[in-house]
Amino acid sequence: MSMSAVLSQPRWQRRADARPQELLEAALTVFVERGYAAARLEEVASRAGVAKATLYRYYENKLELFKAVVRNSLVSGFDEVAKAQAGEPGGAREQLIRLLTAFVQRIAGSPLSGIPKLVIAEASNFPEIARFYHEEVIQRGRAMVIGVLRQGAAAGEFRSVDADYAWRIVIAPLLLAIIWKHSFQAFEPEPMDFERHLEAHLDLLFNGLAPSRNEEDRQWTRN
Amino acid sequence: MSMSAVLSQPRWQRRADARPQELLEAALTVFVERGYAAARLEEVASRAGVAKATLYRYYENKLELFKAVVRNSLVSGFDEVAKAQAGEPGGAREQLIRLLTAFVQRIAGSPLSGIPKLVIAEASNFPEIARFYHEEVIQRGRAMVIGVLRQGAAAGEFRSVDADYAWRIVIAPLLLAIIWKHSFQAFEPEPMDFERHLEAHLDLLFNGLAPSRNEEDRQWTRN
DNA sequence: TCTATAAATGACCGCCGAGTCACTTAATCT
DNA sequence: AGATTAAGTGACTCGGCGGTCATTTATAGA
Repeated sequence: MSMSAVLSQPRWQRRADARPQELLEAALTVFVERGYAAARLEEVASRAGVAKATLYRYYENKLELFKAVVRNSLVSGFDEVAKAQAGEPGGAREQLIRLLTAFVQRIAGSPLSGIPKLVIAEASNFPEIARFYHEEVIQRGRAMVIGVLRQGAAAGEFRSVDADYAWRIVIAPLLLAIIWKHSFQAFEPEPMDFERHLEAHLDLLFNGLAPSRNEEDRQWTRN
Repeated sequence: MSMSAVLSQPRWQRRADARPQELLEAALTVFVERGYAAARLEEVASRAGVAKATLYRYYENKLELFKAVVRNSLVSGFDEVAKAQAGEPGGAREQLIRLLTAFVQRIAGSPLSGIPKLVIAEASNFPEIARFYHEEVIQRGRAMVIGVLRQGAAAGEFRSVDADYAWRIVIAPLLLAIIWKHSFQAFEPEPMDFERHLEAHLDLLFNGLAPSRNEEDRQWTRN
């Protein structure tokens, strides 16, 4: 009786349709936690509830798995932010605030933040990954920020700056937030407050961009 | 004749005083080229003209070797800059310009820039490395920047800002320059101009920090 | 010249993880 | 039910590297 109950449970199931996605999700976790070189495919497989050899039925090798993970998680997330941005117009200041806030909330504050950090970490060892990230993500972010800067300058809302270099200055604190979270947070007395970090950045940024220094313009505000 | 000439050359020499420094220099190169985990001590030793076991006479293990490398290069460099900084007083603006320029010239433009990138890359796998770097390097940088910000605010030279968070904003573009160089430079049509990058940063930064917006203050200058 | 010593070494160990393969077995088809 | 297929697996190989140790040897000093 109890014997038959035990035997009625198969040792494993065939789920060829669900395996790839489950493996990708497990792989994302492990890659983000350990980095590329230190990620063990044994761990990826076990987190997906599968043996290591099974993983090799779906992905040719470690590098192909990694590429699949990056392609699967990176592009969709970034496009969502870009699409939401296009839907809500407004002044250049509001656009920039919305853009940076969205980034902080959707990426810096989520496990997805592991991706940029991971790409940076492994870029020199795996140039094709860096190239992909540069083409698909960085170029898009660059275009968006430069667009807002030029638009603001044309409207007289911003001072005219060296946009080809300034866009990286605008992005830099966001990247730093990600890096801090993943690399140094554990060693600080209190965790970094992303909200406050972003406010400090916007405060510096807008007071630098503002063409006039009337008292009413001094404080940046969301509305 | 030729035989005795060969035999007269000892198989190796005892150079206990010179070994440590030579090993550190070789180690810096290998760590920067390969990253921490992928750096092979065999290669470090051979570059220093020595066997692997010899390396272990001078450094307890891989981690201690790495710490010694960082102390010997980055930490000592920071202390030098700090000392030079104290020697040349001036306004807070000049101090900050000198500080950031020194960083760009001494680190971003040298192989030393590989160290911060390496630490970021491997922090999660080797927390001891991150902790060490945070204590020995980041704390020094933090203190220097916050010091200048507060001094400038006290002298009325800077606007009063949230220094506990603003210091990271000041540092962020420097970190980004390093990351760019090591991760994405190869995929851009032309290499990033650190000088121009720093100018864009300082332009944004000082116009954000300046308490007044008179025409003469608008342009930041080195003198 | 001889000796003491510590600098230097080659060979080795143990562990780890990517990738492989012969085999098992769940599910499907007839 | 029996045969077929392909999903899944455990056990294995192979190469690499951090770290150790017994031994060799350069060299300073008596």
